Amino acid sequence: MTKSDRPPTLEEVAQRAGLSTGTVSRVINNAQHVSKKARQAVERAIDELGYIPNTSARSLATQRRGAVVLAISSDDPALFANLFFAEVITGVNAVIEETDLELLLVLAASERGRERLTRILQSRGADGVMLLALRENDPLSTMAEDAGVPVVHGGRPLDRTPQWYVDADNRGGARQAVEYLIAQGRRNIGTVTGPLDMHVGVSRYLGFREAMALASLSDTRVANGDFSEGSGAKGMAQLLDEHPDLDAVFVASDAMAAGALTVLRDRGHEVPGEIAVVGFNDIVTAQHTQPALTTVRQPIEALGQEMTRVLVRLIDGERPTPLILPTELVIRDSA
Amino acid sequence: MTKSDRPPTLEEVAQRAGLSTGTVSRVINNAQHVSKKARQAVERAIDELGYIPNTSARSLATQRRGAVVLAISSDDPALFANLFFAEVITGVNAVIEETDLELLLVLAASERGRERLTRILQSRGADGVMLLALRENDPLSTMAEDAGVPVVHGGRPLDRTPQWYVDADNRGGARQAVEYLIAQGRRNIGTVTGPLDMHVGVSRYLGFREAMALASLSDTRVANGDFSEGSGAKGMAQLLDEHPDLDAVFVASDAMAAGALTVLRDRGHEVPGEIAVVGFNDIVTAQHTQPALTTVRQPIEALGQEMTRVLVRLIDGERPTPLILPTELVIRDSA
DNA sequence: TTGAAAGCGCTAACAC
DNA sequence: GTGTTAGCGCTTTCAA
Repeated sequence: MTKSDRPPTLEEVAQRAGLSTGTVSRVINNAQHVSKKARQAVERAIDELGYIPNTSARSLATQRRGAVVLAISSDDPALFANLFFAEVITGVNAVIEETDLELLLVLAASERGRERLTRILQSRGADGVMLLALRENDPLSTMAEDAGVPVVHGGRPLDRTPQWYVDADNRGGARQAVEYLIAQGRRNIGTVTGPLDMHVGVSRYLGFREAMALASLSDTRVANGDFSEGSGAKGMAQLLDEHPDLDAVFVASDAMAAGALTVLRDRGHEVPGEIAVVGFNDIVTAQHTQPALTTVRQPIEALGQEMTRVLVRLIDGERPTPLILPTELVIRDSA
Repeated sequence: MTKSDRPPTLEEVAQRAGLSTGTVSRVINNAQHVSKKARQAVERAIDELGYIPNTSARSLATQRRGAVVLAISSDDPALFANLFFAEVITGVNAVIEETDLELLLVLAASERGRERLTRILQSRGADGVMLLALRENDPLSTMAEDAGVPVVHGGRPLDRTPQWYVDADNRGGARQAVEYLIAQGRRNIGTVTGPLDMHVGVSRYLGFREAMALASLSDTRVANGDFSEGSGAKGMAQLLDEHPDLDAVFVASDAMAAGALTVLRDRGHEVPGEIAVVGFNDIVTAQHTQPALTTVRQPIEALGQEMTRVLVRLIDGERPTPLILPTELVIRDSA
């Protein structure tokens, strides 16, 4: 601890080391053209003084902010209810920790939040942005790109394919789930879809159709949901009413699947004996439903990691490619 | 859109308005001593140019960073599995949105994360910090205070009471839960505690003891857990073995309660008929256990909000008081 | 009420 | 390999 209350400046380090600020700066940013001797002197001064560079000053001088923002644009609290949110952040954080970037979090669901994000990006308050959970025609998507900072999407907006994104293989995962049901001998398979104004909803539905088509089965047993538990219950009831021959159902989210299971139990249908159920996401709850839910696990933490890697590369001026991450079927008791 | 690629500067605004940078700056920070006329001219210039102040430059000049950090220090993934994390952030965000602060997120569980946090605070990279989920003797706690920025704790460390914190009424909640069991006619009540090296674990245990003492009941049916589902199962088994007369159990977390319910089912004990169970936290899963879990709900989002409010006041130079937020018993089927 | 100018702490271009 | 210095964009005295 020095006597001073204010943190030491680079200039003070320079004085202490008996060198110029230029040299000190070079050492800190480990540039070449510094003698071993000078380097050592500077390093000693730095830790004698406990010097830590001032971020604002550096940002001002370099015109890079040293921070990225993770923007979550969702009016859907269910996004949070899943481990989804926390896992993405864990992944993002893991990669961020390897760099010296800071992580800014912006919840951009509200109008206010969107404005804040806009401000931050416009004012070059961040070197890049990761966008999560966009709905159809979300203005955020183009806005971020207009701001001129690199943008990486987690998942894809429905209306356009952004230049850089990382997404789970929703379509493949759905297909895999349905193929599993078929392999178990199910034939009259229905689905409760997610919201069809979201890419993820559509993809999973397409995966269902694909698997059914490949097996030459009818894909007309369909009810629409919105990923919420209630909509799953409603969709299940509808399927049951409209298609009494149903012997299996692919439900596009675990939350909906939980709702579906409740309806099946209430109506006295045995799962999986009579009707098999597969969900999607592998949220914690999936292990605690009755029976435990067979579901498709997404690599959520990996999604966060890869988004961040792509963004970091972008910031470094590279040209990474979009990524699609594989999903995995987790077999439990419900199918 | 101006032709220039780089955002407009304050100086350009000044030129456009035919005024000095000093005046423009005054308008922006709405200081007094600006004529109506000047103010209008500046405002027009600002939105003609689409001017947005540069955060780094402002920080450098004012010596305030305009950002706060939310640091989560936990090696316990269960913290994330609850809605806890997401809800706190939602609360924090709500208050942050009312200010023009930015929110920095730091996961400080790893050594690396801790170092990052230290750097940020030491370098005045943030105007304040909120600390979540500290274990006993967590160095972060004192470190943050040493850095000389305002610190607000979410929950309390065990070893000392920080000057500013916001906590749920864990003790009161536990007492309420146990009193409810007693009111239902239960007498041989046991508890599976949380980790007793955390304030929250101890508080809930004390709440249990308090309620039992007030009713002149024996509080010796105790098993220790660590908030994990597995430890709940183990603790339940232990209680059952050691106290065959058990007729109710207060389990200090829902995750543990889920484990406890599994054991009770496996051993053929009927819940709540034979043994009543109450959990704590009201995580999503609580609605899906068999039977649905009676539990104590914490005001998690409010916790995030209040932490942030306290921090903002601190940054503004006020002296707020610590806060304890009430909990609520949610009665379902397990007790 | 307004203008001028000196920093805030750092980087980077240029000279030596 | 090292020192010097002019900014980066803003705020904030101090004069006028």
